[in-house]
Amino acid sequence: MTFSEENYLKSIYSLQKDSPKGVSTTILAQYLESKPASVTEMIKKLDEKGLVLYQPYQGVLLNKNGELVALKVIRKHRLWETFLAKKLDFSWDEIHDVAEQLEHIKSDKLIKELDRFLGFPTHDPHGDPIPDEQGNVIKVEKKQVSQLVPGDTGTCVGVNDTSSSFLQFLDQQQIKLGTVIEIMHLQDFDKSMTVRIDGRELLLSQIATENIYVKF
Amino acid sequence: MTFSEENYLKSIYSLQKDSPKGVSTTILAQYLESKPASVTEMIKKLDEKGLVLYQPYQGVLLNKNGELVALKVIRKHRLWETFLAKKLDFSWDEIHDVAEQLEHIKSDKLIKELDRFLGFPTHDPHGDPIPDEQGNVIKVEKKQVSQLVPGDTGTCVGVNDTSSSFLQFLDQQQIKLGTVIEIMHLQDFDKSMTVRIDGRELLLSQIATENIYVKF
DNA sequence: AAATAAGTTTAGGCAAACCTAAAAAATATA
DNA sequence: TATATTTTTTAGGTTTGCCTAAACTTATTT
Repeated sequence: MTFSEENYLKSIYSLQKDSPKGVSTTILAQYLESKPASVTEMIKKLDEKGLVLYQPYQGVLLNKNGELVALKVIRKHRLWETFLAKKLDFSWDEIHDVAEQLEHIKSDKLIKELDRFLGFPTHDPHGDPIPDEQGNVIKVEKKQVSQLVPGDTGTCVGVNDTSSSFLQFLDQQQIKLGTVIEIMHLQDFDKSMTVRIDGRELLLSQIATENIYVKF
Repeated sequence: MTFSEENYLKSIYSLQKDSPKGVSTTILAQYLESKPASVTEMIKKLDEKGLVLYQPYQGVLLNKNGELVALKVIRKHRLWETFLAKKLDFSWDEIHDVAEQLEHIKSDKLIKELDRFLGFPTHDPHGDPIPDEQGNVIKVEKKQVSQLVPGDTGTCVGVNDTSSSFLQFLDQQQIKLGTVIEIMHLQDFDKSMTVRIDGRELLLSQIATENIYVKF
């Protein structure tokens, strides 16, 4: 299993939730910052290896095998993220690039010991659940802030966009996991929201409210 | 800088101590489990990049630039080894393969924070000094056990062979860093030595005594 | 239903890093 | 010194993963 193959499987895993009939080569290429032609090549290879279901022109989906591999990579990624945040004082936005590299290290012992060393965490620093060794994932009940209405209150449990610009924005606004967000007002014309956080009032754009998850 | 380039520089660094006039392509190929022809290609590339001095048929040596890069890789390798041994309970022989992968992770912040997290260690679990950020290495006064004579006593500060079979042997014999070794007797015909360790008497072959370093 | 647009695949190339086999240079030996 | 041996390099090939441009499907308009 090469780095590149692992990245493809991980990406398909993320994207197939929104495209349950098949992830298109264009979408996948965009996500991987690659080109559709390159994607076609790779998914043909993954199909031959028995990791994905691929029908020409119909997109690609993981099969059981591929999903298991993807979940193992995701497990490693999230354990490393936890390590970086909890032990090495990385901030939200600095974590991702390094975890992206660390997730490809091959050693069962390493990941088992890291898990133990971190105290068997169930969620990573972005609030996403860490799959167990068998690939089981805990489902979290969560809503986008944009789905709340004035008067509602939620506790931040994760984000969708993990780009460093968005995470930096959250850092600046002191929004992190566990932060309580109360909806004050919905601006009708642009769907922006006035919210209260730790007593401060704050305006969040629609883009922002769609990318913050809360439980309630 | 690719993984492969980093491995070449690191290998040349190790080998040029024993071949100060130039490391031959055959030696380097052997060390890297590769072929002389592949080595020639790569060192030509490293020469063009200004990292090594290469004279056809005369072998290769690092220049200042290449040495600095090599030392940075070695620094990362040894810090990761320390992490695996001290935090993840890896045994002597399990460490190497994983550190070999981790040393190529690219992130200045990562290595700085790891160093801090480990308490700025000066030596790795094999007793080798960890270069600092500027590439300075502490020289250690050390002798092979084979150089001692009956009556001498030394404290284990490192090993030469880092193959897992040798490290497993040391684990079995409970020889580790700091272990005090007293020479009892030298067997003349095969240069094996009877030594005392923690009260136990033990026979070490010449191969073994040449691969254990002690300070005295 | 035909024409156009959008998305996908195929074809042909490129760079990195490896390989084997043949040629060339350096070294050792008679 | 001439010959044989060993070492090194060159030449040509392979695989992986990427690319662009052209050909082909599928979807959308008119």
